[in-house]
Amino acid sequence: MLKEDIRTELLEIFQELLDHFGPRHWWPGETALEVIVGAILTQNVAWNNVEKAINNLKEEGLLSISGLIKTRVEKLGNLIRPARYYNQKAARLKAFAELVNIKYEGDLEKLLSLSTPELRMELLALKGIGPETADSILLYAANRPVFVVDAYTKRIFQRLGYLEADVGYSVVQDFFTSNLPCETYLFNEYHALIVALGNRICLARRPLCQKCPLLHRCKTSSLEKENSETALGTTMGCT
DNA sequence: CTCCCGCGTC
DNA sequence: GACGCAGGAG
Repeated sequence: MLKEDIRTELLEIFQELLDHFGPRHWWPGETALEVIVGAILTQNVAWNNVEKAINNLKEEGLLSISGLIKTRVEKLGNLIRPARYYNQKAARLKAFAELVNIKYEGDLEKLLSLSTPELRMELLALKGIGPETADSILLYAANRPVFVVDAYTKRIFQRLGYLEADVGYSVVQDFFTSNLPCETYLFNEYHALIVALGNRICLARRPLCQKCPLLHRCKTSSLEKENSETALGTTMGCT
């Protein structure tokens, strides 16, 4: 497929998703720190649960660098229990706060003012912050034009026919960044729309293809027409 | 029962 | 590539 065709199609897909779902107004978080805490807590967990955990931190007045620093990891884990893997994530929150405290005088803005490559490396150096979490922070807390890749992104664009199975994070990211204008607004809204499609319609096991605004361009659904009872049907098919 | 806006470790 | 982590909503 020609590069220009891919670019056109990616923008068409964006527009169709935007028309269908409307602007997502991401990230749901009032401050940069709240976005960062949410990005760490939402790893492999439904956002609904993350909200509960963040609200617990807010009620205790601990949603701050100093609050995270002074709170023992056991208490922190107890507060963020709804976000699952709470012992690991409590340690991750503290590790992040300690980085800001030690290297940036407790001033989050100093960390966030690093260049995009420097900030990404600084985040990835922390235990518990991998590529998706780092890029979510870069895009939604620091407003950098970085395309965020998640499980939904891979699944949707594999089904649409643009990606091979089992592609790595950077391969998927390069696909988008090399075929889209490098604009923070576009990357912000695009990822948010992908998440909306991924968790409401393009489900892993039983995708709701009849409701999908991208059905007319989906390779998987047009090839798959048997019922979803078979093993193959449940993993790949659209009913 | 399934599914969640993953990461570290081996 | 597999596994541990280890809650809550539908």
